[in-house]
Amino acid sequence: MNCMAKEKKLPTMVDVARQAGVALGTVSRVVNGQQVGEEFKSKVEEAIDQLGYRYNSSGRALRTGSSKIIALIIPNTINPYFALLVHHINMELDKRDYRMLLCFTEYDKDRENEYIQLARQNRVDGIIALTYNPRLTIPGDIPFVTIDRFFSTSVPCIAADNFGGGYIAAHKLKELGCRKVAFLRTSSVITNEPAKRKDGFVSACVETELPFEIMDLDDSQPFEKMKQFLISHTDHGRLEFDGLFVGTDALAWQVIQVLRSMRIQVPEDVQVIGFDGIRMFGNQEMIVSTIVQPVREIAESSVNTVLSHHFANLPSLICLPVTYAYGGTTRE
Amino acid sequence: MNCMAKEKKLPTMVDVARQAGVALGTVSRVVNGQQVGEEFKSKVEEAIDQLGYRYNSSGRALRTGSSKIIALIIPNTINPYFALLVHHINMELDKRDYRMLLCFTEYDKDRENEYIQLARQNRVDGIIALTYNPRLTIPGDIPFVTIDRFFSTSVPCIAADNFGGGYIAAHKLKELGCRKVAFLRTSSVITNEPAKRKDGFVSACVETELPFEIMDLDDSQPFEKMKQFLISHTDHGRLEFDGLFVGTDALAWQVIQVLRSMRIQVPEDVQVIGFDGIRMFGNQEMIVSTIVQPVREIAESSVNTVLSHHFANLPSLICLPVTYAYGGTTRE
DNA sequence: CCAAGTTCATGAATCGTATCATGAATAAGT
DNA sequence: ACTTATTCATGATACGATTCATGAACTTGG
Repeated sequence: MNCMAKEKKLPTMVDVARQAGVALGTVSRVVNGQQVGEEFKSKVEEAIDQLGYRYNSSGRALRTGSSKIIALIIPNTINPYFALLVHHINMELDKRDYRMLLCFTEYDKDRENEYIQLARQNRVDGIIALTYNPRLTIPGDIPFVTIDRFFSTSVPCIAADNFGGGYIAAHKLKELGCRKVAFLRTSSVITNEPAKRKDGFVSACVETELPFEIMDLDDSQPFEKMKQFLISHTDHGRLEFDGLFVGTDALAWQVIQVLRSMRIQVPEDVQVIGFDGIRMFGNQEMIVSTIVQPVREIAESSVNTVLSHHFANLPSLICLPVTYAYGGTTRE
Repeated sequence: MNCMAKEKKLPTMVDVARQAGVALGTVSRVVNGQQVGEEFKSKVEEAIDQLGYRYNSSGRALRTGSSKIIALIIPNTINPYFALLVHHINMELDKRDYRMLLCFTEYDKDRENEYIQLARQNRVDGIIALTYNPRLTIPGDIPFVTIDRFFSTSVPCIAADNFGGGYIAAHKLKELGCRKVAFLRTSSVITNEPAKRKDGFVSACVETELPFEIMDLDDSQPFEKMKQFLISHTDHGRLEFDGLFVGTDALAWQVIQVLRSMRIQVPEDVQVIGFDGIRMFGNQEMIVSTIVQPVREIAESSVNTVLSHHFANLPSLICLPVTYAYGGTTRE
């Protein structure tokens, strides 16, 4: 019945001041931890927890011009890599008493730009963006940080060591005894920073004299094209490759499904290494052998950077180290 | 260098009014779609997109007392069920021009209560909570909706048809030829609404004369206990059960790992049905055969309910239908 | 042609907070 | 003791939007 007594207004600073018998400004200084005389301070503090006062974010934001909100623009939260990123970024912001305005683009370019306007409307103190739009309109008046995408030296980019990841993967495959390998990647890994995964991979293959092939699935039907590629490189049920490096764990997962359906054993017939470091349900084990992105560090670094006040002289590309992790799709 | 020109202030309503040569109030009425004369309206609209004006959320929130924000309190975004919920709730809110204040509790009771205070501080228009704290302090002055947890008739609860899910699972196992089955569940499924999964399961087992056992892993070491249970019910490498219903897909996934390590084949030796309906990377296929929660509908219903203005006379428990889905861990 | 009614732009007041200029009171220096 | 510094509470003001009372312009009816 009367489950909602919406009329009961929350106490304001004026209420606290009246209750404590002090001036409005004094309450404000106590709340913000500024210099206040002892007796006044304790009077105010008493009134505060007597009334259960908490400052009104809207009022403060309006006055200070700072909303204490950071926008995070990201495709979705379905991919566990994104989910983990959202989690850690929110945790980092929380520590610093910031909130997160979460915007899901679903890879839609119009949405990306629309959300930047929305962020501006909410007077956010900064934007962290993980987008796949090469022509993003970056606002000049809000601190802007990207993850995995480099736009210009004036927009800091936080990324994993993509080159190193590819390099480690190829070395690992060689070390595990592979004689001929391939690198498969979809569009998101073909451009910008993640493209370096290929460079590192190629570099290590050349260095170790490991024969390799590159397959770009930059297509409207990447799944079908991947299937075609695997089938066309199979002879009498034997795959031409005994090692595969795949651009993302998501794709690696699909590759493995297809291989299994082709009666090709993983890791016995072919060893597979993915990229991202996805764990099921946050368990210890990876779902595939993989190059692990340092998600917590990426989150921390993004937050530190976007909140940095010396925004002008920051490195424009922060590159964080990756590691290899066993996940059952390689030997050992 | 000059990458951040923080000085360039965003245009305000006053700027628009001056530019259009009209009064402040007129601009406001245009922005809010109220009755305004044609010539005035077009003058204002022209000024708006000439200046790129967007209303300031803080200002509006302060004046109207409504922040257009809903708090979502949830353990994390690591579990794909939660991740999907976050995704759909955000989408639903977005449609209605609301934002989401996301709070991760990590199953910590103190955090749950702290976040309710935070929500109040941000003057949110409502709270949607998925918590596992039986003693939650529910605020009386903010619309409050729970997912999966029933507190009282004055707090609306949105939940899947847990009883039906258990019932369907048992029937399915019977139908698939099982002779003896068991239900395994961890603490989160033992209390409140999700406890009905057991009731439905038992009910169907009795009805179809299917022998069954219930195993509660309400323990500090649920994983170890689960392992013990499976081992102690194995005789000469043969599991006593040929069908398992598991409280969540997360647990089912672990159960299957353990079974495989015991050289028990799934689904040949034992068929496993989980609960939640988790898909890897949003793919079509489930990761295990499962009872699928109607996540989108739960999200939609939660949002509709929390935003409902006739909050007083709402049903206190909204129960949404579940379905069975094949995921490779059952026959057929 | 005038009274009464209707439409609609105007400008001031207000929401809750932070900050600035003011002045009172105390401390320090000669 | 008198001047100069220093500390610190006060109360008014501004941030940007919405809303209310006001009155001007216009319409309608007799």
